Amino acid sequence: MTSDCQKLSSVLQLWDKSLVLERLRQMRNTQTMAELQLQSPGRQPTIRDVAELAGVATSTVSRALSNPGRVNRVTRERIEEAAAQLNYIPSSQARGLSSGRTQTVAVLVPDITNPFYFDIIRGAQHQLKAAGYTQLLVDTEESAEMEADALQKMRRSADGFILAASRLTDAQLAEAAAQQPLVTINRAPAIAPTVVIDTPSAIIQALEHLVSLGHTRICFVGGPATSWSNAKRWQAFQDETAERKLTTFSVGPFPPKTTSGAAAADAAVHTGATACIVFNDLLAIGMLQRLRERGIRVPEDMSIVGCDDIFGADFCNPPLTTMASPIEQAGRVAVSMLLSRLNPQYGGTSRRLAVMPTHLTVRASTGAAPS
Amino acid sequence: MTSDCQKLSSVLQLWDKSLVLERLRQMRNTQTMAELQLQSPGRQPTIRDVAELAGVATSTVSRALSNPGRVNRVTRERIEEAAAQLNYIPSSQARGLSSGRTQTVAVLVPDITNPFYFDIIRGAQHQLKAAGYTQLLVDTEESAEMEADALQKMRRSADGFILAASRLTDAQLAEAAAQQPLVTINRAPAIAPTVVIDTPSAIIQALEHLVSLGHTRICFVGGPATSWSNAKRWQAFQDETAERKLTTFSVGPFPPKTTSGAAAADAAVHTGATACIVFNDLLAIGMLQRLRERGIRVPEDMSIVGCDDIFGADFCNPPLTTMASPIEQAGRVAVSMLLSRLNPQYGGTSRRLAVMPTHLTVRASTGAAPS
DNA sequence: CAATTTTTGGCAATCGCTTGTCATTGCTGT
DNA sequence: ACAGCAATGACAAGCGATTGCCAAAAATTG
Repeated sequence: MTSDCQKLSSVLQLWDKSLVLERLRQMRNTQTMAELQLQSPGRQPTIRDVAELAGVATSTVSRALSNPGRVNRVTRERIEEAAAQLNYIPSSQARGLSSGRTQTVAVLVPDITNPFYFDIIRGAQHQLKAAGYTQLLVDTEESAEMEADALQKMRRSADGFILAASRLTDAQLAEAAAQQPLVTINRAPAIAPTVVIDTPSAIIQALEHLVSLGHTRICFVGGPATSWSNAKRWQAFQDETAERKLTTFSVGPFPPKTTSGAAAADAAVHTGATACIVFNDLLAIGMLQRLRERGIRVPEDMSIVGCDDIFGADFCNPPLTTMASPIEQAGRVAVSMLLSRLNPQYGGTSRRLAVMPTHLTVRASTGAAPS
Repeated sequence: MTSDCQKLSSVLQLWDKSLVLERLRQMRNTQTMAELQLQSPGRQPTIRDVAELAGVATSTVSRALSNPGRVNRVTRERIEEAAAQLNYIPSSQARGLSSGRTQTVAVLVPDITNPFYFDIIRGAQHQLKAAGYTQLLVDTEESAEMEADALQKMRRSADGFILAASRLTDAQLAEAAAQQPLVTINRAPAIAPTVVIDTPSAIIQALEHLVSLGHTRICFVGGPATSWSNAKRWQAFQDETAERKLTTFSVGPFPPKTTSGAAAADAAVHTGATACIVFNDLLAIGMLQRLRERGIRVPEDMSIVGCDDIFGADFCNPPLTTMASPIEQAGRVAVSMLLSRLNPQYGGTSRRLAVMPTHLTVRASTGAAPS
């Protein structure tokens, strides 16, 4: 290593100078690097260690690592080698402090244990990782307050936000959107850039499917009142059923969990409907369980259509007819939209709206209407 | 607001001073705060803005907010009010830079879409949040390499790590544990502090259950070869079946996904066993689907016992007999163990090992052995 | 009321990195 | 061989907090 350095120094004629500097540093600290490392083995190498080892200034190291084009290839390679040798990782804190960016995006979901969000999380994670960002996952527990709180508290620690199925009011959302870059998933596009999963059009497919099976009395089982998707689905349901002159009912709102399925099932049965379109699969699966308990056969006595095609929809009993959508892709697209806003220089079409297609996946929970 | 300030100033007689300071600042910047905010609306208030508004030094603000005991109550309240008024949130970056801690813990899981980890993630999230920490979620995609990589890359950005079902070798793990504080879940306790879910004892319960139903030919369906839990379960299975003089088989390893269930089911059927103990529920549910396709009835022709009692185990068809454990609690305990290491001053028993109890939950996938 | 102890709060250095400014180097063309 | 230019790298000033040290103020005591 010494011979390497000397070789370098003869080329660069900086050896004396850096020797002197090093000497000074040592005197200031009254301890050598080795001693330092010895006394605190956990000490992380800094950009200065790299600069010293490579025989250049710290600014050169910085530029070599974060703006490779601006530095001589040979020098850059030398620096990279030094960095590798020291196992150097830049401190994201320090980097963020001076650059003003954290290279971090917060993803807020209402319920981390709801399988619907897994794929969003995973999709977002993939895309973020590819862009060198870190994902901060926050479970807002279906609470608008926690969501607003997280948005405030993390203002400084995230460059942007992905709000999946936000529970905020339009006003709150608009305020948040004004303060920091954010992209919503399944939320009115007017307020902020958004990725919408086109379940309304799937509702139409579902109704067509049910009608073709002879159903005329159909019940909408509603999800959370603060959910924009729920409102949209309900709207589509109303519009479409009115056009077809069907007899409709609605029950709810219910929390989107399997445990709410029992109440939802009982309420739906009580309406006298022969088919249900359910806010989401979680609720639908819960209903399936309750109906089975009560001896109501699915689909012979009652048809059920869920929404989202989550993990479990294919192996529940009976397997659930549901409206499937490319959820992971929605997560990816949301991140792309956010990143193109965060780094406009990389261009990318800054769309304000992306619509994900959906389709009906027919399984065994729907059948001919009871005669 | 002006009147508020004047009231304060008359009490504290600092008004003139802060006026002067403010004036100086303005001259330096040749722009007022208002102008500044106008030209960059996203600008975040800093500790200096708070100090100025409260008429104290930045160090006082810092102490007032992070070490309330060391500052006069009146002053502190004034500072707090100023902070609230400006909607001030300290920059975690800057804070981290000087304090050397990020108040962040990274949680590494092999597969974010595996429901087993949901509860771990949620448990960890809860506990971390309560302690004022932020969770960084990383999906290592069942890859030891990605895991090691994340461990390296995030060395600087996380104060500690939770490794759920680590795929690292013992040597890699030991090296990582030497470099940074970490707690493992379901991993040999010798290397690092760990939370173990006591599935081996559940295996015994499961075998008892199967034997009492008349099964004598039992197959172990194995999970990933690099999984420590798989090894432990296999070990327990061998020990216990040897003692009971049962005829045993084993198939695998299989990736722990429902999609591997088909291969696993076929292999298990081929052995001629009448009951299977399966590495985890994901695999077991996949097997259930395949057996149904092949017309092999569960439990009449073949009994299946899963492991973990994940989301879905209760509503698959037939509902799965499985070994249940308090997974969310495991996540919480892991975080507690990590935090007590990170902040020894708050004491807390620094255990190196926590064992989570498990029990067999009997559902419809097990029944009497075919005669 | 003076002397002493205890609080309280200001100054300035520091954390590790980025980035604007400017001097130096090496290369081109003539 | 030299002026002119581009490319490169050194220097130093921040970024926004924390914290040790010390002075000033307040509270306590004799």
